[in-house]
Amino acid sequence: MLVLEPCAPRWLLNTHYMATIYDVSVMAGVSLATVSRVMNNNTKVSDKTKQKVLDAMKALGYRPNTIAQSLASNCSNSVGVLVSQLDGPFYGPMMTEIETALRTANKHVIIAAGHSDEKQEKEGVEFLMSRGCDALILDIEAVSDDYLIELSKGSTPVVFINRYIDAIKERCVYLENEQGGFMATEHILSLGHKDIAYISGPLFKLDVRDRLKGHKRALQQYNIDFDDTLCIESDFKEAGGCEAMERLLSMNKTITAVVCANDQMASGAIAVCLEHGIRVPDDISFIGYDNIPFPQYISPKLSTVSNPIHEMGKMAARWVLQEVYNDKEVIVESSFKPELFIRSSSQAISHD
Amino acid sequence: MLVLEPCAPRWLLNTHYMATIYDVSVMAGVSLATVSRVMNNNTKVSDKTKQKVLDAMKALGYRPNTIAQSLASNCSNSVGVLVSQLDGPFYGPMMTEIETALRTANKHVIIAAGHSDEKQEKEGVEFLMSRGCDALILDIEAVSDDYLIELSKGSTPVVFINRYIDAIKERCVYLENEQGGFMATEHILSLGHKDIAYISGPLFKLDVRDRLKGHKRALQQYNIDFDDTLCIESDFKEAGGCEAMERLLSMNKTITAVVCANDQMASGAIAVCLEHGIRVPDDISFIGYDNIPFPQYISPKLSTVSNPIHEMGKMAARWVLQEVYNDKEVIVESSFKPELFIRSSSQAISHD
DNA sequence: CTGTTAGCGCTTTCAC
DNA sequence: GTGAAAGCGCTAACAG
Repeated sequence: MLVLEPCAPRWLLNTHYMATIYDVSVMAGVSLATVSRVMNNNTKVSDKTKQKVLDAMKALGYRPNTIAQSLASNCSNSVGVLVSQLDGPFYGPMMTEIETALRTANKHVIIAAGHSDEKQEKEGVEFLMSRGCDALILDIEAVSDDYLIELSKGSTPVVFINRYIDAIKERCVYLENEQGGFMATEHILSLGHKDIAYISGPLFKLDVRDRLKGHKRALQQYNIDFDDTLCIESDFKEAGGCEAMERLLSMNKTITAVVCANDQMASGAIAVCLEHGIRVPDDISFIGYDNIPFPQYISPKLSTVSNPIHEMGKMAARWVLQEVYNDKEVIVESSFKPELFIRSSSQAISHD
Repeated sequence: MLVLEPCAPRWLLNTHYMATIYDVSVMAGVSLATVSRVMNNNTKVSDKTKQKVLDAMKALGYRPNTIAQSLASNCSNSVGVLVSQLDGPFYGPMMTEIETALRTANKHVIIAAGHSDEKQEKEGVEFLMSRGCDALILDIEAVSDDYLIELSKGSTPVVFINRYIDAIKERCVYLENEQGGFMATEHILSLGHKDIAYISGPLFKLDVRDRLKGHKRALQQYNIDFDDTLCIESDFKEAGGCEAMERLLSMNKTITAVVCANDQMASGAIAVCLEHGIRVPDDISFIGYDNIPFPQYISPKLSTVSNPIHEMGKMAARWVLQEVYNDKEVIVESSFKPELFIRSSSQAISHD
């Protein structure tokens, strides 16, 4: 654990000498402290002195050594991001926003993946902490609420994406999944459907249970019984959606609409229907969840409910900027509302 | 540029005191140097002493301060990864491999995005260098070959993904795009198609030109003239594919197959056809490029040519491990061969 | 406004 | 084998 790999001493490869604050101070004829001051411009330095220093910096091609800055200031200017998966349609858009927000503030982001596994998620946290991150942005699901509550008492500020824990709600950036689940099913119901199947994600995840809860609430509101046999737990992936749809089809029950807990499973399920000669949406209507880009460009275009994961990434980054780096300008919102996108995979039930 | 934001002193928030090497040395009754030695186990330390140190470390919950290690050793144990886009179907899988390979070796990855813009790409490089990265992995496209050649002469080792530059080919990890382009079109031609359209990516990119070159070579081999009007330059995105297909359709020319320079455009193009009532592959066959996951799960399943971007990410990480961190165990390969995946979007031409 | 000085936590000669 | 001591490059009191 503590053993380090050998590592090529960089100076061996160095072709350019890296000027230090000392070189600058000598060239400018001032003290080290003054050079430091103009870099950090937190104390007043006379314009003349400042200019001398700036000139010397330019002449020497001076670049501050961020490692030394970190050690001296006890602030690494880095924030760790730990997510479940680095691939898939979510991480990218979220990361884009985080990176942009943070780099603008001259912070850098260190990443790690938890692979939805408790041990790996904890290791990821440890890893990022030992790397001296000033703050952590976590989008993980396998660790317990208690672990995260404990974590947030530690010295490193932490913010959570896609997770709501009441005891630390001020650190949570999340989507109102129950409401989204309700909206999706409500849309289907408003179209006159009554025989509705549901393809769920892994039920150990809170967001999955919330979406399902919303689904049931909508059903109830339309006085339709929830049919447990028509509810399949799957894995959020395309192939899982295929499988689930095959099972649904093999039951030989009447189904006029399928509500899916995410777009990937919906896409798989639709593909299966089309292969079976079942028309979408003429025979079966579909609605997904998440509004990922891809299914907007297949035929039929997938109706869905939005999951503004990129916005949530941006918010988490802002939270860090505000809480850790004392940036006053940012506005932080924690709760996000889903939005319905009606496209062509869902239509009013036909009575032939 | 040199100005830093203010930053919360971490000790203000500290609830737990962080043990240092000094505390360990006192507790173990040895010197600082000895503690350092057992951490790095590069010098012999007697088993008894080592055990005392290890015990003290455990008792104190000691974690090395990586920042201090970096400053003292002039090695940050971090590698910078600069890519064009953080979102999209490529970055994720590539990143997964890089992160896994590097974290196993206890290195961390710092990321940045270049957004296919020369200025931003250069800034990204600067940013990562100033962050003290031991090495850089670059998957960028807007900067010139000369810039990269110059860069690779610098003190920070650099490796390039998805780019072939002859002068520095030992630092390039790339796909044989011409060959892939050839294979895609060859497959279509072998199916008897003669009226073939081509939807290309942005021609300023080398890989795009190579794919097109392969396309033309295949055509030539089958003695079919390349019809320039049937070749549309697009943007590698789904919507771009839609647009290109609309244009193709509006020409009212006979087209029995469309070769697309990537899967995203192919998906968009197929969706357009289906909306127009054109059957795929019965009326028009399609083949894509890249073999991204999603189009494998839509109907019809997309035939394509593989782009093992994740493998290339892994290789780049290994290159770094080998060249920078002196890891001898790894094997580095630089050139990757595309593979044909025949699915259901392409079929033999029908003569009715 | 500017200089002096003491660290930040760790690595690494150089002696013993 | 082990310890003493000199930095790594920078920040941040404290004086003046």
